[in-house]
Amino acid sequence: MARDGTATRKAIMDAAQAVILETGFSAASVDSVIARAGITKGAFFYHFKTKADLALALVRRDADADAAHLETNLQRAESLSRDPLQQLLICVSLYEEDMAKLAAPYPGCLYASFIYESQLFDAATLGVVRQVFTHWTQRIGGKLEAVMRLYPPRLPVDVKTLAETSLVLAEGAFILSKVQRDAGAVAAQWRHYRNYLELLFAPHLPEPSHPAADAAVTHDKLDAALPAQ
Amino acid sequence: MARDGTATRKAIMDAAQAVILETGFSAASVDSVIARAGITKGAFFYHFKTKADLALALVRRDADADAAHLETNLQRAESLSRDPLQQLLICVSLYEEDMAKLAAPYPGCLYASFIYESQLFDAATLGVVRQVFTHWTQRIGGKLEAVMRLYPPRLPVDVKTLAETSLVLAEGAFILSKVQRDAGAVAAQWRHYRNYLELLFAPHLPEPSHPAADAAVTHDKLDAALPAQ
DNA sequence: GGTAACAAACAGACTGGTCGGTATAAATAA
DNA sequence: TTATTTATACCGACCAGTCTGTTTGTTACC
Repeated sequence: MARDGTATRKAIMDAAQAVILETGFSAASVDSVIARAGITKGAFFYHFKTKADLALALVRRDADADAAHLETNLQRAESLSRDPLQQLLICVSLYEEDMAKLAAPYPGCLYASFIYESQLFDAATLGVVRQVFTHWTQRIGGKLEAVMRLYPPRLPVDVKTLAETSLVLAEGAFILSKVQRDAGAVAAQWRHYRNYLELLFAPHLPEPSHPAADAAVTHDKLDAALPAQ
Repeated sequence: MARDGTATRKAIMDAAQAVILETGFSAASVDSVIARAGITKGAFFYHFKTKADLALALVRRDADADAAHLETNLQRAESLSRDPLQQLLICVSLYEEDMAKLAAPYPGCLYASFIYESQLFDAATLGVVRQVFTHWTQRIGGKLEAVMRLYPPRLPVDVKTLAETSLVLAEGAFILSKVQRDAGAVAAQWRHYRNYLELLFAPHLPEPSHPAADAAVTHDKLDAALPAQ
């Protein structure tokens, strides 16, 4: 090859990702992307056949990165403990740490951005998003099943949706962090997920020393029944 | 007034909301909106000065509806129990029921849609989104504080982020339901929020009868320490 | 008839995408 | 070593179509 185009290609993708997370895919015009990347239209359409082709490349790159990230954190957790519950809690804490590092450009997720413009994308691009989600859910869900074999949950829970909760909290926290312009929101929600798992499965919990508990329990007995759940 | 335009105005807003949730705001062209609403461009720009004006009207309408919805569910919960914890749990369950009713057009949230195109909107429109979020957080947070005065949490939690978790789960669940094309995902995540609150605050929990607990605890002791949390 | 509610044609800016041409570097040939 | 070919990497003007918004005109109701 004559010159190395990989740097240009990466510059285009980085610029595109930034613009897309600010304005969405439609409003991220090719002109705005090339302006940000500091290249020209010719270079853009040399590297990407169409704008849709760029979308597919972007979502694939993120999918690969996220899968690798998950594997890294899971392996680290597995090397730190032999107990499945501890592994899962550690893994969640690792994500909490990773998210705490995120800074100023309030974090966002390409998957969410694309999903809220889903009619604009072809089946292949949306399929990548679905794959990432199912892969994540199955990976966490597998760990959860190992946990449940050792520790019966304090409340009946569905493994699949409980695994999905981690995804859901992450996606929701990205939105919250953008609304509040506070990158710390993501880490805070991971911590709540860790709490939830601990409360569900940890064999020994501190019985809270509740001062007004008796009164509260009395209330409880006085109250009308809960609506059918 | 000569003719009643409120029906047309509502038709425009309904059509716009539907198109926006499918394609995003940029791609929701005025032409596509008026086609869906069955009217013409003249009618559109009679009712809305600009497209941005429509965005503001839409987000305001949703904000009002959501605030009213929250007030309805809170009041129902307060009428069903005198205990703050029960009120909160009931309120969450009411939302779970409401979300279970949602059907085919996989639910979505205008706030999230707008936030992922935030550069396209003026401060007023984004301000409405922020207001909804802070109002929701404060309303739930207030209840949570009442709960915490009666029931010490089993794990140390931050009231603000715990209140935000409800918002975060809702927003994240919308995304998940769109990815999976399963409207039931939203209700499932509300249920987990209820579980979390119950495990955190409920004075009496079933101590799980864990068969392999001893072995697990032994593992626990063998394991390397958790990374600094 | 006066005004609110709409229709339809139009304008100008911007869109994704094309295309002829250029620059650079490696491979080949003299 | 040097000249020539060849393929990759990139440029920027341009096209057809779409975008929001305007303008002018028509309809329906008090």
